[in-house]
Amino acid sequence: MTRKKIRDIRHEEFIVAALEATHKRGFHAVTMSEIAAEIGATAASINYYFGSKNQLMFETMRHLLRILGATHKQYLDVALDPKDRLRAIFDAHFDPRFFTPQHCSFWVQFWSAAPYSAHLERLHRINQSRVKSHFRAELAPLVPAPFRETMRRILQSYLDGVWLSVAQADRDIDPRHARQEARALIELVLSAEFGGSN
Amino acid sequence: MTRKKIRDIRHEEFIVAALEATHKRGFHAVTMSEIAAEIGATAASINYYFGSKNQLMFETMRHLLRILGATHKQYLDVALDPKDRLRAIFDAHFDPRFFTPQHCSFWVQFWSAAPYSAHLERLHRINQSRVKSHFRAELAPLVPAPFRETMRRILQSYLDGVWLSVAQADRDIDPRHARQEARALIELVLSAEFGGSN
DNA sequence: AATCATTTTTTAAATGATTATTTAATTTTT
DNA sequence: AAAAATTAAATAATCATTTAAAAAATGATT
Repeated sequence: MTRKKIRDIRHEEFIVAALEATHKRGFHAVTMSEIAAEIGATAASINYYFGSKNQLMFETMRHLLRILGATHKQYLDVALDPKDRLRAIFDAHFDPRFFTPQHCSFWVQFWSAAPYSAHLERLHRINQSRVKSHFRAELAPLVPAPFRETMRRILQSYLDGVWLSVAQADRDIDPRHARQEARALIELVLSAEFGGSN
Repeated sequence: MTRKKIRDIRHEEFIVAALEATHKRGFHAVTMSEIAAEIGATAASINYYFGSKNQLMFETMRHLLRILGATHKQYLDVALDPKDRLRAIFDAHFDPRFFTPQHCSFWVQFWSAAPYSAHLERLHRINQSRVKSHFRAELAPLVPAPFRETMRRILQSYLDGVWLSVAQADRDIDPRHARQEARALIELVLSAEFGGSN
């Protein structure tokens, strides 16, 4: 039934290996041999399954984007009102799964590499747009139009900035604390001058 | 009098060249020949003046950190009160000189490369600490201790997040607008529940 | 169960391209 | 003439990718 094909198993293994090896050595510095060694394989097999190093990195990034999107959706499904849904965006990004130096540093390296690769840039734009439109949608009933974009940019820049700081931290940071601080910022934004129903 | 030595002239030229070429091709992808070509020189001369590619990149980064620090100091000198000095941090980072895709993208690449180079990491830590301690000092008279670190992290993450977004923007972003939005965030932070003298 | 042909997976080794750095000479400046 | 600056060419190292062969899995036929 759930008998997985070798091909799918290897795909997963190599993606995990790419994440691990990239975290250790850096996006550009990491070699195919290092990635392969992570699971006791050889560089040639990466090409057998992915065609090229670039393709593997691309698939790895796509994998991260997928699970981020799915996690966001999960939190969204149990949110009751716009403010809750706003929190859901942060809760997803600050999920223990993503809120690690390993993932965040991969992300930062993705940000820095994207402008120089058409494929990566496309992925990045898609994700960025997705998050942006969610922010807009959730803010719409909470913040009057003239302030809305400013508030969105504040929240979204903050979101990215926190990941950046996690990438640079040597020790793990408590996701619960990050979520708490995000809620504090949300409260600030919603309790601003223009006043809401809140 | 101000007769500059060739050595100093070349240093400046190559640093500008490194910024430009790196922006075009990326931190790791850029080659010494490309950097040298930027000012009609050859790769060998970079080694003559800097010793190695790494050293050039290091000096380039140090140059950026120096002028950022100096710019911050300028704004600080004309600030009248703590809130003004808080604004000065943002005004410096959002100075037209830094608020360009070219500079911000170099910065993002620096962030992503730092963890893999002891020298770069040291630079990064020094700058990060400098900004952090300024934020703390300016917030001290404005925000009660229990909330202070949360507010500092909000502001500092936002600061980095904005640079990140500039690095990813294809068109130039108006620094004045960014400063305005930063002020809006400062107002939010200072008008929070705990109340200030403001 | 056992055999064997076929396909899939894996690897070692060869290839080819790139690039930082060094060296030795040349040009320019003093 | 001596020193400083610059370059072309040589060097050496690193890797992604290709190729050809080996090993392992598969499955049909006894």
